Amino acid sequence: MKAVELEKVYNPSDFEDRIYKQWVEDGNFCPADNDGKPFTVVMPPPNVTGILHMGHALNNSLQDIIIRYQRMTGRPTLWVPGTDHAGIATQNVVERQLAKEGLRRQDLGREKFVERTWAVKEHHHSIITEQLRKIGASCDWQHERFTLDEGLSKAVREVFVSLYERGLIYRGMYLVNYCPHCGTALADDEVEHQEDAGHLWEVNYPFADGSGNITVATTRPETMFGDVAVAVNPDDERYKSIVGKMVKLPLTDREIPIIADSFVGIEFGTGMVKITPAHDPNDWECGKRHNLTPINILNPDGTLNNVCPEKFRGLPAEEARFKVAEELKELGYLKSVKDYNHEVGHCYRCHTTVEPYMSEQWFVKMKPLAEKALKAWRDGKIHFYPKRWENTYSSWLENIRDWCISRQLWWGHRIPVWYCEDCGEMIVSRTDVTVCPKCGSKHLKQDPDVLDTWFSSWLWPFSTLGWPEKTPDLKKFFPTSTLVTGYDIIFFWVSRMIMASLEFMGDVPFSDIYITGLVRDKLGRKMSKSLGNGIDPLEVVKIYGADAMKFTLCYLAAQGQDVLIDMDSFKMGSRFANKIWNATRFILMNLEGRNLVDIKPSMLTDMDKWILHSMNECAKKVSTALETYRFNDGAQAIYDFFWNDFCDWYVEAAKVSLYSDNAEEQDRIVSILLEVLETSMRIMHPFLSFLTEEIYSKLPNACGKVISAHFPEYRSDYCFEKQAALVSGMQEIVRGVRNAKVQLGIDASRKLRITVRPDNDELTAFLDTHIALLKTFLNAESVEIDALKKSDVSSAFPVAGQGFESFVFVRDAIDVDKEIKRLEEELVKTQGLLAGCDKKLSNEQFINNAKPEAVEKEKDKKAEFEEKIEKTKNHIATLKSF
RNA sequence: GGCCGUGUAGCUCAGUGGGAGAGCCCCAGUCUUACACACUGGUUGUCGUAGGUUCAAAUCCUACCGCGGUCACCA
Repeated sequence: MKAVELEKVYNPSDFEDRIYKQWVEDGNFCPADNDGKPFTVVMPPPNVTGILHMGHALNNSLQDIIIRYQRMTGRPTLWVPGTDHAGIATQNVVERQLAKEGLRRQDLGREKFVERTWAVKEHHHSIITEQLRKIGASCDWQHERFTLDEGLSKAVREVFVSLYERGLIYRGMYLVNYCPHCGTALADDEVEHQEDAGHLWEVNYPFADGSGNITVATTRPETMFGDVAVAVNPDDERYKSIVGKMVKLPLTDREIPIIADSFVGIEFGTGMVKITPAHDPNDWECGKRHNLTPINILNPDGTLNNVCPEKFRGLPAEEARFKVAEELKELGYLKSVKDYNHEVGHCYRCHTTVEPYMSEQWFVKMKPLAEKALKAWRDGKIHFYPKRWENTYSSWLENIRDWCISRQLWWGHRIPVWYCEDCGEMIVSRTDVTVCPKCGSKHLKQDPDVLDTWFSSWLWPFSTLGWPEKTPDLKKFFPTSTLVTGYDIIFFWVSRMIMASLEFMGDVPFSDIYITGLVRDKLGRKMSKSLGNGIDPLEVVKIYGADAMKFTLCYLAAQGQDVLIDMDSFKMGSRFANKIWNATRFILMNLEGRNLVDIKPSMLTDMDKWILHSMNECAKKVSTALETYRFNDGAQAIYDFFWNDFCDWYVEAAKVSLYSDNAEEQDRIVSILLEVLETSMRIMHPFLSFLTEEIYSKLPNACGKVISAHFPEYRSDYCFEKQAALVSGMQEIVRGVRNAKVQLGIDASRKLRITVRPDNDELTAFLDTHIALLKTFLNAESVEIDALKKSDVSSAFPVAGQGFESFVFVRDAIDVDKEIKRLEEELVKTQGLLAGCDKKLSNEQFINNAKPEAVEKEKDKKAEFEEKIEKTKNHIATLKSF
């Protein structure tokens, strides 16, 4: 056989792009056409507002690992990629662009604006998909979807109309969260609360009959123009007598009543609250209880409207606040003002302070949907990894409120509702309406609002598969298997997908939800543009390669824990990839002139059996790890196996055979090396996809591509526990002697005579057949196995270990005092451990209560320590006699 | 304030009831014909604090402290 050349240096950029292209061309990402149980993952669609960051890289790396593993088990495996139109966020991006040109969206008009937004979408979309290709995501591009695609839009309409028909969607005038900057209503969970420094003003409201005044406390004096009452607690003795009286509202000519409502806290402030139903949720509820008509004082842009005195009109609320307070002060109504920190809602997209704002909006009645979602969870149909997120999920569903789904935006799914301008009829329809069904008028106007982005995202697991059509894809790949996402969108997205699926598909959208941690910098801070501490995934790919990135992230991603990284972190994956590359190069170099032979059980040495055993265990660990979402365990298993066992011990051992004169032995060892290498590529492919594919193409014993090869299943004929124990015994001998040489200050290159005295027959037999190997590992002049303890070792330096003793013959005078000291320290330590054992074993409670295995183990330990103490004592004596 | 997470080697973290681990860092040595992105050997710990359960606790329970997250608020 001719040797296969591998480039001397591992350079991922040489082959990653080429291999990705080939995978796509060969249709390797398309689901296999067989009757196996399908495995489906829908990618959380990135927003087309920007490009992918490290969090996306982590998320998609983990999905890719699962997908590749499942694909290799032979199941029809589908990973659906796609992007989200991200209503508010994308519209904001475009509006910012316009602002730079001195334009507002109104200047363009709806049609032109939407056109321009599509261009932004196309731009980011092409970058995002290119990024996914660069990191090696093995998603099926033929199934790529966008939330504004025709099919998905159809699904949105179907869901809207169906829910309306089922009485689960309604329209009405309510107090909603309103972002003056984005100019739209928001859902409750789109509001982020943060503590802001504010003030608490105490304002005097005079009685209408002139009999003095009362004092209310407020953080927002400007809303007083919307006051319709002042409330006190009915149990507040101080104020019982004044309930029902009228007070004069300062700065206006209105009079408002004093009412009693139990929501007012007696202790807080003055115990009196001004009631402004149109601008505060509590007041809204209170107003409804008392049949008070709300007064709206704001324009949609957050400025004060015509209801307010002229001098305040047009001022932004915050500005008006201080002007009003100033005016109150001048007129003697302001009693006091003090600093006060309080929680204020902010828009999750632009961080502007959100105003409670009265307006007509569309809502989804959530309780009936939430109950189904809770039941599905209670019935064990969905599982979160880590499990703790189930609390978050259930407590949110238990306290769910109706979902405001209308947005006063232009970018998104237009609400499928038309109003007849002649008869006022409202038509909710799956198809566009041009004629009023009631009066026949053609003067119809579609609702100008669009739907919340999440109203399309929550259909993602089935809308991407063709719903509402009954497509073969839908039949085959729904419900999907696993969802991998971040905890920040459990409310927005995960729970809503579950609700929508149960409602429209009658089943959960996925059974497993893996919640990833956050990617942070080494200081534990979130990566963000403003901090400038982000790491660009493409930069990592450029420097270290996609495999190094994926492997490193996976290795660091303990279940659901945050991942702290910097650019250097990826060296880890890079070093490992380099190691694999070089090990391969070494093996391929040794193929020159060799003939591959079939591997038969009869030709396996104990060393061979050991490495096959270790590899077999590794495959099992990886399978288990990936099936239970223990990604780091899987990464660690392949790292330990390939580097520590295969490279450090087996390949080193194989050199004895490779450099021998025995052609038959050389053929045999090369064949086994290749066998292990080929299988290792299959085990490692989910984690190091490009590298393993590149190597696989060079292996003479591999056929096809590793991406479509079978993941190694556990083989009982590769289970060699006994050999594993023997090799570990040998490793201990080797480490002991190597250590002794260093301790004694002996030059590593110096070859010495070594005698080994194993304590048991099996180890003796093993070592007898591996003398040449021991010589190599120990770099010894000669190795003698002296089980019968006949050799004279009185002049040799002793090394103690479990199950053996070794003796290193050193003729030179050596400084043994240091070694004696070390041994004595070790003796004390071992004696301490033995004392611990004795204490346990003499404890009746332990003997009676502990598991029998634990007692047995303790006895074994005791014997072991006793043996070690005995040996160490002997060795100290020997050294002292030098 | 409720709920959740977290506190283990200098750093980043694994480890869910029986002799404290990995990677990086550090120290000493080696360019040994795959790899110096390597090899060999070594050092490093009141497992946050205090109690409790148990024959046995880094691991389970309680309280407290530190850090982080999240939900909800009384103007």
